[in-house]
Amino acid sequence: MFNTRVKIKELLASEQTGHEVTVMGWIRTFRNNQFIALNDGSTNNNLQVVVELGLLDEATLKRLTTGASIKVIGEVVASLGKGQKVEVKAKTLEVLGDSDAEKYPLQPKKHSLEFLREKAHLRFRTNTFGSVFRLRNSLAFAVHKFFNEKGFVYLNTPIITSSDAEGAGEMFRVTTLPFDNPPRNEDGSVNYTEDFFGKSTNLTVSGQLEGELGAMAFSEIYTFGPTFRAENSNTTRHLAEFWMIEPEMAFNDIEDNMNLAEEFIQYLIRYAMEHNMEDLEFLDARLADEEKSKPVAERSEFGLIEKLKFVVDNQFERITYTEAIQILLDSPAYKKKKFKYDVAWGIDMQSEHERYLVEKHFKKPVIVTGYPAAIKAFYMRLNDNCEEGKQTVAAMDILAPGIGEIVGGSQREERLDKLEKRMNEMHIPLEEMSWYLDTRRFGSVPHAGFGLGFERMVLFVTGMTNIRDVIPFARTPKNCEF
RNA sequence: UCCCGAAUAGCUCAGUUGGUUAGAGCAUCUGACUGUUAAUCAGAGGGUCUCUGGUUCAAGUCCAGAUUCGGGAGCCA
Repeated sequence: MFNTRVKIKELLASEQTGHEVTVMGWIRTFRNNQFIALNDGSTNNNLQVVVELGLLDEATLKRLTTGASIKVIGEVVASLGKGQKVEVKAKTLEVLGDSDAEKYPLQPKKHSLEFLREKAHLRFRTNTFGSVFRLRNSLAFAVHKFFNEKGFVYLNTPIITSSDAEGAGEMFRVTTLPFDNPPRNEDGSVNYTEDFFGKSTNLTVSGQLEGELGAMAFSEIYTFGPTFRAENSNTTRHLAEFWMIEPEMAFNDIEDNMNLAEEFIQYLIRYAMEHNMEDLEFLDARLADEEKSKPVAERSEFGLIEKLKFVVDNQFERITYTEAIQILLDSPAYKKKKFKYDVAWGIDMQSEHERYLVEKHFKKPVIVTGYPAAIKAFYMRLNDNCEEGKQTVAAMDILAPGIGEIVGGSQREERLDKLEKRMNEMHIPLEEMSWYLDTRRFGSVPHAGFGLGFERMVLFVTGMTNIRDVIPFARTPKNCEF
């Protein structure tokens, strides 16, 4: 058997000495012709492998370069040096894979995130990205754990879909037709009946509508999968391909929905703090270092771990849209005309408004409910007893400091007549959505759900500031490497 | 898509009112040293100044366009 190695994380944690081990990993640095800092991705902490003088010939020593992979058998001993408690004194050392130091892009020095983005295939070998992607892994696992513990059914909604009625965003077309010469109808339009699926299809922009079908049978489901938006968005918080978590719960109203979303977010953060404290500490220090280079006024009040603790220990602020607008109108920022966009009941709040509420006014995550119907999707439940001309829906957005909208959700319109009326008003073809309307025709129940952008959650937990740095291989406009 | 900014060595960056042979730190290589922590010390190599066009006796430097990247906005998760 080849793999009898011990993982570096376990070896460093046990602090046991006197026994022989096999370790394998990649060389981070080789100092003094004697000390190898070895990393295997299990932790940011390197294992110091000591190569005593005379153990290796000149030629082998030359092959111990940054990035090279090695297998070492040796004794775990107490370290004489200061940086670590234990180290491995090598008895045999085998180079598994060479790494030409002149060509290997990662140098034993600090690199910019922009540079590493171009070397996305190698950036996992750095401390920052090691921590980020170990955290991403933990958070993904915690997502499943949370819903599993609550008895939700994990439902895989389709990635290729013919449903285009949701209007959540521009879609990527899926076709096998030759794009330079597609079959055409008599009127010149493309004849999709000859396409692979016999109709026009796209990559999904949301699994919600299919998720509702599941909730109408299992009571509570969630999806966790890739989502695609062909928007030409060039920001630090948008991706063309991202992962979204969408729970959908029958017999739940907007209140239950908010409670679940808040509990969910806090659960994920708590899980990360319990299982990845080392990585959080590394990112906390990294962020603190970054902050030092900023002007004092732009520095954040909290460190990363401080921020996470605060979010876990405190309830999210809950306000209605109408209250939010009033807070903005009463704000010094509004009175001093600091906002670029005007504030009035009915507006779709701009990010400057959301940031004011979250970062200046409440200084904590905020859940906003009861948005005007006119600016929200067709499936959101119309609130009863609204003031004349101020029809609202049972929608809720969770706004997080530094990220903005991290969750968007609503109680769904379960009343067939009201839903059909709304769809007609918004020119959504009822015939094509017949399968969706069946949930309201046969045993309709009050239900609710939300969508959480996984990468935005990872951004929040890691303290990274660009969404391209929290997904292994980012897909953004004009960029599809690897 | 819009606004702003940037592009010079492997990386991070200097580069004066346009003027001879474009610099530094780190990395790399060579040598020294050998209980080092991004080791240290000495030396060496390394450049189509993003691309295209223009102005000029002369362009890394000025102008126009393109490309890519970064920050912000919109759209949203």
